[in-house]
Amino acid sequence: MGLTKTDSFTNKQNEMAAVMKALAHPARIAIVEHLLKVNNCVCGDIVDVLPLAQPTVSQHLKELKNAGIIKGEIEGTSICYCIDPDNWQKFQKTINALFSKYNIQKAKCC
Amino acid sequence: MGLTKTDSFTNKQNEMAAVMKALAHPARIAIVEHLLKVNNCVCGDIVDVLPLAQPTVSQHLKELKNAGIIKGEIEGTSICYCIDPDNWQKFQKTINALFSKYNIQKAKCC
DNA sequence: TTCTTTAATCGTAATATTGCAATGAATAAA
DNA sequence: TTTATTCATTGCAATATTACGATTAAAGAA
Repeated sequence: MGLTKTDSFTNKQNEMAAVMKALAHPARIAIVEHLLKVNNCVCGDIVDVLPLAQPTVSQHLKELKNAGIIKGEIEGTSICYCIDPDNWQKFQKTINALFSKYNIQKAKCC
Repeated sequence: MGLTKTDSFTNKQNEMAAVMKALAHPARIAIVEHLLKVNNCVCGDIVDVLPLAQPTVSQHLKELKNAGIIKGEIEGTSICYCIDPDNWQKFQKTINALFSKYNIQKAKCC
């Protein structure tokens, strides 16, 4: 069906999956990495850095924005994108909470 | 096109995206959480825990296995799945490397 | 052997994603 | 005003994902 049964899972599980999904594409990883590297806000030259057409990049930016990972502000004729500080730290904690649940001592695997 | 231009990105970016993609579904998050909770290996009762039909769960397990997140061993008539210890720690480091790149002091956002 | 159990695979339908050319909206420059 | 510039949106084609019924394969029990 191509339609996820979100109703059947908890909010946390759906939120976690949503963040992962937003980062589940090399172009979006590349965008985030670039924004992290430039550190202060950067405008639409993200398009120049990526090997994709402008509409495609715009689409990826939209998905990252919808997920709350980045935010953008109008600056004259161009738009300034940057990592959303609060959400970035929140997501880091969420993901770390999952990964750190692993107890390598107790976990006697097959 | 629905076809990701993987060639245009680095191996690291593609690998990172692949791990994220494997966890980009609430059912797969739920599977991982369950395996983390049970700690030692657990067999096909994952199907009982999830609100999905057996073939669907099997499909999700396959994707997690392909991504290297879990591994399975035949145990009589049933199969025992568990988190892959080495990869789990590797993925944690990879993701942490991305998230910790953020310098909240330097990052003067819009 | 036959029957049961467990889980993968096949086949299919519905929906989502990816990518881009073309277009549109908004501001700046001439 | 007209013309660029910058970026979002639209519309479309190609491919991927999600879900499940039906079937299959493998191992154990009867």
